[in-house]
Amino acid sequence: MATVRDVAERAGVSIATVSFVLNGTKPVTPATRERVETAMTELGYHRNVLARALASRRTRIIALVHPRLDHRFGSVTSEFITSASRAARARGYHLVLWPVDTDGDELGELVSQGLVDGVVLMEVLLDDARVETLAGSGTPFALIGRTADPAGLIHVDIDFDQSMADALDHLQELGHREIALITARQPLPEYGPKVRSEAAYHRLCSERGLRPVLIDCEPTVPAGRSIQLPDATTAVILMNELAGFGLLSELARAGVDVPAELSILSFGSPELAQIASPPLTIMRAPGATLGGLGVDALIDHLENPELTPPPRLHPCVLEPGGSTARR
Amino acid sequence: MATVRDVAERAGVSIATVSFVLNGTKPVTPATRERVETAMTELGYHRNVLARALASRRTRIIALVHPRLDHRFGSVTSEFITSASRAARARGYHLVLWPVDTDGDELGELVSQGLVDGVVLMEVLLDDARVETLAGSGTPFALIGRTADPAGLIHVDIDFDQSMADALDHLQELGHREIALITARQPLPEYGPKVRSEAAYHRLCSERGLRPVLIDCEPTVPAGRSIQLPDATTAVILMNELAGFGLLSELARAGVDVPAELSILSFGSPELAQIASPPLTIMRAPGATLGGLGVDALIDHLENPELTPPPRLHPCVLEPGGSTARR
DNA sequence: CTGAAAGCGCTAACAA
DNA sequence: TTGTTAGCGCTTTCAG
Repeated sequence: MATVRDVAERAGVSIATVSFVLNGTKPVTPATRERVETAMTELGYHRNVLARALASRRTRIIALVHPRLDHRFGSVTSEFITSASRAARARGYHLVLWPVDTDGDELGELVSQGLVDGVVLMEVLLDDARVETLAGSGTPFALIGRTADPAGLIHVDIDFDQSMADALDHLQELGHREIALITARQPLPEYGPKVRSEAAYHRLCSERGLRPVLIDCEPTVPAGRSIQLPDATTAVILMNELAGFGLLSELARAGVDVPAELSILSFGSPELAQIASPPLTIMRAPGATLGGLGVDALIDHLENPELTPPPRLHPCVLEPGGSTARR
Repeated sequence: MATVRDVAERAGVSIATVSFVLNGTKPVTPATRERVETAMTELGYHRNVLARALASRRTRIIALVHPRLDHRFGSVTSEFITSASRAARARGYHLVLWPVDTDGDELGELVSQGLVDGVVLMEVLLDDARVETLAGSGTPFALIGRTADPAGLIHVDIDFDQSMADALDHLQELGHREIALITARQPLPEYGPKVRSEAAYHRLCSERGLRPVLIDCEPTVPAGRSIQLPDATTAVILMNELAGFGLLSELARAGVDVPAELSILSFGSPELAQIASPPLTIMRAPGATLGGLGVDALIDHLENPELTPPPRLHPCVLEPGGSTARR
């Protein structure tokens, strides 16, 4: 492996000059720049990121922190991860994956190793020990999701208010007035998406004079089995992607026609929605967008600490399928 | 941040001694070890992994390389990633995610940066430019999957021969003799799992005196729509998880009872299998196992270069559901 | 505009 | 058993 020293020697300059052309840190004569650059290509030089990190005190590595217990990711989480790693690379950063316990201790250990310039935290809880740890550590961080009071924290999240409003709009435009919300029971009570969605639903129902009907179902499939809808209900909003299948087959068994007799609007991903029959109309989570935005927000802050990027909330977007219809 | 120097000073020893207790490199008197350790805890010392990496010429970081175009992972890929990152952490390594083009150039660039000690390559093709690049770079690497001729390469993969044999065993024990194989058409012709599964199917059929019926379907859903099975067929083995749903609903529409009239054995994941109705009997890919094994094999080699871990092939395991039945 | 030199924090000979 | 010392490869003052 060629080093700056080799390059400097071959180009007949000092190693400082090599560094200057490498980083554009100081002005360099076109002529010498030229010499240095040809020397670099001739030697197949690549700068050692480790040495650079140690000397510059910036590693250009960021960590993507996710709960250690996730034995597998949902589709939205997958989108986060891939889009985050692409975004990081696009800006010249590396992304390490840190599966950590939610208590924050392990995260504290990792952060203190000095490997990363910043952290992107996934699956943020309303009250999250990891956020405390990070705030205390001085390591810059961004949240995907948000705590109960995220003021002052760099974060990106789904806009649940807007998403729920859009969902209701869609169903109301189709003539529905009796719209139930079905959510998955959560292992963690502090799960933001559920709390925020339900709050939005209640608020919007009261604003719009709708009767709120809220149903909790098991997060595991097959759901639907035990879901009891009021007779008046003509449409449901489903916050549990997998439950849609259980619901559909139960309805089929009961002879209820979807969407003629009941409309289903599911928050979820196209992959799953398309294999349902009828294919589900969904509110699609902007997973890929958020992953990239989270990384970008963090890097913006790292490279320009005085400015804290504003929170960015993105709504889910409606992707029409065959499970909603005019009443 | 406290450094070795601070610790050494506080403990009244040299920095070398601190390094020795840190790494267990040399014997140290219990007494001095004690002093050093208390000094470390008192100062809240954590060794800087960057400096350590630069000095020891081992970064203890490995890269998990996946195709850049994957806009999202399948469930098996998710399992790879989480299990790989857990396995890496368990052995004191960090895992970086590298989404790269399949031509190998980008991978070559990254490897030459000196960030990682080794690479775990996912989604390996039968003829894979990235493998060439890695082999040429001198960076140790492990494959999850394998090339056409993986001899001499560290790799772990699904045992397709065994899996297919087990699948046929299951169906034959249920009395089936006319068993079709449905695979997804692949964008890449060099897709190992498909090639190997089909080869195993053909070989086993001829060994067992079964009539091979091979059907290609669209990888996207809803499949099933255009699948034409011979009348004699009483069971199908499905290599395309998503197609199961299309197939099921088409069969339902056609009035074919599953499993009474047709058994379906699908290679796939429990999540999806359980939301089908009837819940699918599956051959479950050992994704989590393979991710961990791949990382372990690589690290074994890194820490003990003379021994090259033997290839490890794991079969998919049968998870009975309700889609297969006695003929 | 370019060079000399001092580190970044740690490891690992080599001495003692 | 412990200490001294020379780097790992790069960035970054400070002079010139």
